Amino acid sequence: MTSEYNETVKVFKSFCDENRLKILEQLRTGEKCACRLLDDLHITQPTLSHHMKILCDAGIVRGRKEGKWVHYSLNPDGAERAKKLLEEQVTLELCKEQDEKCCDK
Amino acid sequence: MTSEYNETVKVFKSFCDENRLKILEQLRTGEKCACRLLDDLHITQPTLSHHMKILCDAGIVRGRKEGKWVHYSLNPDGAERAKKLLEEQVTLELCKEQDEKCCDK
DNA sequence: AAAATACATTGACAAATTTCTATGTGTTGA
DNA sequence: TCAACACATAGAAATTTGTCAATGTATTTT
Repeated sequence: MTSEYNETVKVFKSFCDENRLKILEQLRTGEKCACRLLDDLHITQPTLSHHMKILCDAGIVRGRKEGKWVHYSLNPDGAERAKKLLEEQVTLELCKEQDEKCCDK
Repeated sequence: MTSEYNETVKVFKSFCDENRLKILEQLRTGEKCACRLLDDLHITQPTLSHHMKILCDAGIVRGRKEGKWVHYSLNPDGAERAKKLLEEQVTLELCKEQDEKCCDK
């Protein structure tokens, strides 16, 4: 049922929501706990939790549990993976055979 | 009403749908007209048109009209822009001041 | 000029996503 | 032990997105 594209979709969805972009913006200056992230967003705590799950499942962010807090940070491996996936999507494969045209006038 | 994040969201949404990824896959081997793209997708022509609009509006793909056909191809400028945007989202800003912790136990 | 072709647009519907309130779970502190 | 705190989960409502059938527009062909 899961297509080979699902992994790619999952990664890039991280960057397709304004609140998630704001979260990443916060994390770019270093590790932050959830309650700190929440301060700068106009969303409720469960909504933040939802977005953090998406970011973590995509591998872009990781959480480090410490007592009752969870400290979130950018995951360098996830960043590298995203860059490679993007490269794959937008890079011309000049070596491959070009099929014949269908619209040759 | 339009936030500063909308441009980023628009770009990455290109990569968040299985059919759009399949379209990009086709375009990686070179320019293709819409009817050719349609052959390899199990969607209708209006749906393809919808996806091509999203890809073009994001700058990832461009269309070249020639008679009654439109030939689509990857837009290298769009690819570069996407890479830069991704870099921006996932790169640590180590120079910036770290705020005080909120959860210092 | 009329018919056919290639693609875009419109409007409706279904599925997915975002958001909330309410509640659950685990940890800390009194 | 019990109350407070930090975060997760469940379920519902609203919005967005993907899809199609029907139709419109521009170009080519007959």
